[in-house]
Amino acid sequence: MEKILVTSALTYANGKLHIGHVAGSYLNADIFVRYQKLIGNDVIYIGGTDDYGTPISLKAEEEGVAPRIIAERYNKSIKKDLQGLNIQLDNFSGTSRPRHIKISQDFFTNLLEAGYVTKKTLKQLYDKKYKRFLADRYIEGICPYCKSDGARGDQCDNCGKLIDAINLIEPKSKISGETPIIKETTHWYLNLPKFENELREWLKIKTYWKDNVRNFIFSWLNEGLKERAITRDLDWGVPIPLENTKGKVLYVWFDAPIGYISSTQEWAENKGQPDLWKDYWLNPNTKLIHFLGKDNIPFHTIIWPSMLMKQKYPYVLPYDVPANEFLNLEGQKMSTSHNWTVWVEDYLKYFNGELLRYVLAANAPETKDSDFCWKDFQAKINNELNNILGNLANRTFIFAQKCFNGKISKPEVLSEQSQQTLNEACKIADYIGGSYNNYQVRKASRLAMDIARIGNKYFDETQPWFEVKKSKKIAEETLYVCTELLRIISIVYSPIIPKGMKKLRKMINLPGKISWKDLDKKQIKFEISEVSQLFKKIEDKEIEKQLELLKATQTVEEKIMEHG
RNA sequence: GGCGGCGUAGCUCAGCCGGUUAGAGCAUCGGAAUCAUAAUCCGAGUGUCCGGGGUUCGAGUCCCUGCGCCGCUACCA
Repeated sequence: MEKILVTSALTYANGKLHIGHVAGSYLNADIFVRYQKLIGNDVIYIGGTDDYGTPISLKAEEEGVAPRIIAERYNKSIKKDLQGLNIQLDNFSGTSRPRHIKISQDFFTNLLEAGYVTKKTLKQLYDKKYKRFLADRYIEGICPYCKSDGARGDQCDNCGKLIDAINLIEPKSKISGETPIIKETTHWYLNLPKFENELREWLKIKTYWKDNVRNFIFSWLNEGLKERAITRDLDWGVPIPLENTKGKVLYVWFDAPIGYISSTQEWAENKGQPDLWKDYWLNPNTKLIHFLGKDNIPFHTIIWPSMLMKQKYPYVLPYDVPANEFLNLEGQKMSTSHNWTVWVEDYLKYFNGELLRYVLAANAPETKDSDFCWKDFQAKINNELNNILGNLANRTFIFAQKCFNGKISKPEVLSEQSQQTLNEACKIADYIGGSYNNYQVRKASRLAMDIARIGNKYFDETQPWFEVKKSKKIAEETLYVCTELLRIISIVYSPIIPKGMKKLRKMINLPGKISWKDLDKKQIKFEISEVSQLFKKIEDKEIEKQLELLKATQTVEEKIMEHG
């Protein structure tokens, strides 16, 4: 039995959960975890929200509330939306909880004492009205190179050149609209260059990592690692544990991954075994697997391992970082600021969470960006879940009830065709297991649907509706094989659509608790209980409605932009 | 600017280390069947594999180049 610790990237607590988060790091993790549980591994699934940082603090100011209120609000909202999608984390914490502060400070102290943190003084732009230093994204001005207006503090959109915010002509704070002043400040830097050799050595054996992840890492390494600031001037964050450093907090990317540990500690405490977290984090045999979107790759493959290496506790380092690419929406890049996304909360008002799980699994951005379209959503639900899988169950069970009172037994001898059909399904089931293990959710989903396709083909070819008039036995054999296929499907599809498969198993009177090993245990007798539709079709109207809603929110947004 | 990625049927995508007539699903067309959620099954077709050049007996696959899109570029989180 393997010990596996799975995490999903902490979600930033300044907004609700949207389908990009789900496709990027939650659904794939949940499916992986469910599979690992099926094959009997000891796996826990940890996550939470990233509660600190400027955007949350600004939002709090806007609303006139404490930043903690904002963070807690979205922590709750995200947790609820995840539940709505049946994404089952063992613990969902937040980085503003007390436990997290202590351990983050320890991380800082240990790195400092080990000589991997340096202190530097630098000049930054400062907004006097809002009394805060400005990150590059909050500064606008005239580009010093092409003189065009509207250049950001980090880059000019017009000429594409990188800019040092201090060189902007006529800089303006995006928060207050006023001209910022240049002010000196002190920050602590993580000395990444010092980790280079150790990192290279460690990464050498990670040949099994996904290509997109490896490419990213080596582009950083080959460019040469640079020191990176790990503190900021802000009230809302983990205070740094040094004398006379009021107003200095850890920069969010530094303390965010530590949230995986503090969340695990919270989980252990809630279980009444406060030291249980050590069984995972301090165990060299634990497979630590971080699921995340590609934007998070450098943090988890370069910075986070570096941080872990120099702690007093012998933390386990990431075993794998299966990063996903991005999900686009209707052919366009998703954008929360332009409201071009689908919020899970809104989705759940109209549709079942299972359906989204299915579609996002079948079209996950595993190796490159993929696209979510509502029409495709409808097509996948109707054609695949309903017509192929749902109808196979329906036609088999209804037939069984009409002609056999719902009771189906395995014939003493199976025809060659029946045997081949079952063998093929078992072979596919093996491939599916391998696919889940390699984070290939799209492939797993396609293969599982293939079993249903095989079932329909077999049903047609053996013509039980015709045979039943001559020999009930021959018809029964078909129903037996199809039910057995559905039993297999109910196992192999359960990581992706757990509720639907539970419903399917209930119709066949199979136990709700399943194990991957059940695949080999051929069922001799089936008793079909009450038959109902597995899934419901989606009408054109429902999709049109979603497209209208999408357009409407965007129009509102554009109007706001037009009116400044 | 630098680094990296992508561009394959109407649509969404698969094509591992280069190897016979380039694939799947959906959509389209024709047929079969009628147990079933008008659900299924069989058959058919379609592609200058972004353009151009090169390596090779042989390239969607490797190399160079052009075009287009995208990401990263370390103070977005």
